[in-house]
Amino acid sequence: MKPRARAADKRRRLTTEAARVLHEQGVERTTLADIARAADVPVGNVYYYFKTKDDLVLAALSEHSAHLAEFTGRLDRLPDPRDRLKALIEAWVDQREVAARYGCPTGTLAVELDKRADGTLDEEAGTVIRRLLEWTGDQFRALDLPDPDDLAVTLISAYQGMSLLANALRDPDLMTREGTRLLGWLNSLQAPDQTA
Amino acid sequence: MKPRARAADKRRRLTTEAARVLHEQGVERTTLADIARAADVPVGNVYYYFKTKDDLVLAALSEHSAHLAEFTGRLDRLPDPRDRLKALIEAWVDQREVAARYGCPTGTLAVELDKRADGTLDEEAGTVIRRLLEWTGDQFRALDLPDPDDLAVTLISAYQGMSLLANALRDPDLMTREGTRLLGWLNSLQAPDQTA
DNA sequence: GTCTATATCTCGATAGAC
DNA sequence: GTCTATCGAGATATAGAC
Repeated sequence: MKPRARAADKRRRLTTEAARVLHEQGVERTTLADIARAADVPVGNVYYYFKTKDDLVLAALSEHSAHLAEFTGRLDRLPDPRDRLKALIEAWVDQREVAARYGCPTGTLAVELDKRADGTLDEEAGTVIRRLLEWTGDQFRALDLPDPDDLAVTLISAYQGMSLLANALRDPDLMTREGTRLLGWLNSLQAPDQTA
Repeated sequence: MKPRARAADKRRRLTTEAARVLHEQGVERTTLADIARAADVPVGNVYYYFKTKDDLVLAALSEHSAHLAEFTGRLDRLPDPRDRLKALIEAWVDQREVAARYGCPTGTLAVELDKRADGTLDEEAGTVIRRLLEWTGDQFRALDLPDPDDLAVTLISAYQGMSLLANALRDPDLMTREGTRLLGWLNSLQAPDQTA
């Protein structure tokens, strides 16, 4: 095993575990030791790969961002934009157990980072959410629906809200019920008549 | 000025400031010194009034709970349940600047407390949200609408979601747009025909 | 009852051996 | 490149003077 490969491997493990542990415990309650232990890397050695703790948070955010890009990329292969949005909602419901325990990874991260007085990182979580909003808006636009960006806000807002409530009430079934409602709402949306 | 009065006064000031500062900075980033400074009480003296930091968090939650009770109590004086819900939504929109900067006080607190591995306090924030859900469900019930509790979840979920997005994107106007949509949604809800 | 001084602990970060 | 030992900052909490 070449050193280069091992180094890259440790960096990857640290990034993956950082994303998971930071989601579960929150940024402020998570110590570098927690992440190091999860990634099976000695504590002091973390600083060889990441200069500061914030660098690890940033890496975790990139991980979420990459995951989102990969997922929407797969959805883009579906021909009908409405089916893409349906698949998105179904994916949310599938993740209901995790959401009920720890909330939406990006949403809870954004809440925490937005509390910071210094401007560090508080834009970053917003960027990931913005990207999801843009993709969603594109789908509504492709469906020729009016105010596609507002519809995107409504849909993503509903997702963040139901994740937060499911989390606060520890009730995964809430995600199922709201998911069903969202699918019905999505089906009810009609493009305006163009035959005038 | 009697000592008793002064003591009660300091306790009150500590509670009020704790609610404000914890909302703005988050639980984990807020130190006892922060709260003590805001309440104009010496740091070490805080422990005369609150045994632990968690006790202060609990006091802040009670403050939010009392505020909610006071507010819904005032809304209850409106004769029409639909008007009560409209007033609730309008109050959310009025608070858009605070929400865009710091999020919903109870919602962000719940997110943070739910990350705790130990069971301390993570139920408490959920209780306040549950109380709001129950009140909202009662209004939909009074309107003879089907599945009133699901409608309550949808409405409060929308509020939590739009607060989170407004916060993450630092966009208070998002609250205005979503508020308008929610008012339209509320108006569109019809009780089923009972004349059969 | 009120406040100061400080004990104690934990964490992020660094220095330097290997 | 890897890891151990440790420093120093800053936090909660307490002991005890007034």
